[in-house]
Amino acid sequence: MDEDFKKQVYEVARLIPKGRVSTYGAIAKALGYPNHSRHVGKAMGGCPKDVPAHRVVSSGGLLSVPEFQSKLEAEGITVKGSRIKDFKRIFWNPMEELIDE
DNA sequence: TCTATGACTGGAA
DNA sequence: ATTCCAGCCATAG
Repeated sequence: MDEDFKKQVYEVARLIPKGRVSTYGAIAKALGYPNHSRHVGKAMGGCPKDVPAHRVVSSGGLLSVPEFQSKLEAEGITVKGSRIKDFKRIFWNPMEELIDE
């Protein structure tokens, strides 16, 4: 994984609005690596503190790190057993911010 | 609705 | 070369 890739992951993650969430797959796809969702997670593992890793979950609103549940709830997101309630409504699509041509 | 299972991906160790 | 990984999807039961 290139440093640029990580950097871009952090950049996108920081863009996630409070009270919204995104997914590893969506971010990976937005960066041009549709199948590198794992690398996003890997990058998040060593992300700086200013990156809200808790707003990045696995597909379908599943928390990869259950510890983040409390953080999400603190932002107004309802979580039921590692599952985000109304995930489809609060899902934030990074493609909307990274409109590439 | 849920849990397996398998194929896929590409970088790091 | 092999294994591991904070994933994703399709399919089967």
